[in-house]
Amino acid sequence: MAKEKPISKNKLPAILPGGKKEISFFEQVYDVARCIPKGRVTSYGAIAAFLGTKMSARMVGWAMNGSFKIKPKVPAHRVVNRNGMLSGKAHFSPPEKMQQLLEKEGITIKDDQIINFAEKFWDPSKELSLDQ
DNA sequence: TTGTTGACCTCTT
DNA sequence: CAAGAGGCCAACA
Repeated sequence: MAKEKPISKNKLPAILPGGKKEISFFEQVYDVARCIPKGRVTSYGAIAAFLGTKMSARMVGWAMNGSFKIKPKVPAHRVVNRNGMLSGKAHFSPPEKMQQLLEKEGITIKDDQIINFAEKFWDPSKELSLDQ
């Protein structure tokens, strides 16, 4: 009973069947990512830290990998690494889509790096409330 | 089934 | 100051 069943067969890493209140690490990542305001960006570590552990930053990126097949679509393009660099750009289709989306939102990017990253940075632990 | 990889981050040497 | 290794959780072979 206390054993979750992997839904890898359905290609759904985190989206559990309706009625499931147990939020997985992935779902939390998707939830936070969807809360990212337009024109803002965040980092994997920030989301990971918001979830509790900063070391799970890798999982955040991994979760983003499935953000394309989940609904609603997760703005993975607004999530970058700690350096403000579009590390996951290569995983977009096309890769330049990520930069274009960010630029369209008013974010300046140079050399796959976000300019004024500190200003565009959006901290979930500050903007987002744990009560919600 | 176990082992390795992965859009990362932080600490230690 | 720079480079290397460790660590998290989940999916894939």
